Amino acid sequence: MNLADFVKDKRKRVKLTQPELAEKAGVGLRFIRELEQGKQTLRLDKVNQVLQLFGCEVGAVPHTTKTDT
Amino acid sequence: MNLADFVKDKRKRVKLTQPELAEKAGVGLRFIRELEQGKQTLRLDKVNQVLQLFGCEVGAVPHTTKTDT
DNA sequence: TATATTTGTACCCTAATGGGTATAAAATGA
DNA sequence: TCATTTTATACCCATTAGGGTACAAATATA
Repeated sequence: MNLADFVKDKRKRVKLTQPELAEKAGVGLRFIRELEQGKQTLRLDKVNQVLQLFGCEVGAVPHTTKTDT
Repeated sequence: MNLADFVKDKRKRVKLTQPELAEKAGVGLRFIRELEQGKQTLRLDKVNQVLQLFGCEVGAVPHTTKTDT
């Protein structure tokens, strides 16, 4: 699962809108939108601000292929 | 293991210097240095360029505490 | 259907990343 | 010890991320 879908899924599960998540994470609304849309040039610290709300952080994970579950 | 140490360890294992890793990853030498020193405001795409050399990519991992192995 | 909510895209602006490079410091080896 | 290699810090500069915002598009709901 890529970061974009991970965040979107987590957000939906806790029933938050993008503006609400942005507020809670302390980032801009635009950032949440770009994050959930898979923008590749985001800054690590901002991504971490969001992931922390879900008990996660950015780390190195095995490179997944398209055929992975 | 944080990203900084992860990269430094992987690099050492394959016996590369920072300039060599930078070259292979297609990023600047300064970026490798900041990455291995734990700079938090790096860009995701650049980090991924480096991680790919080690068969990894950036992803969400459970938030680790200081007492984790 | 119409209405309300949520999400996506485009704009301007400031601050800072990342590249290159030079030099100092530290680590490694003979 | 000294020489060599590797790593850390500082500088200038172009590019751009991210904030805020407005509006369009999409989705959900009655």
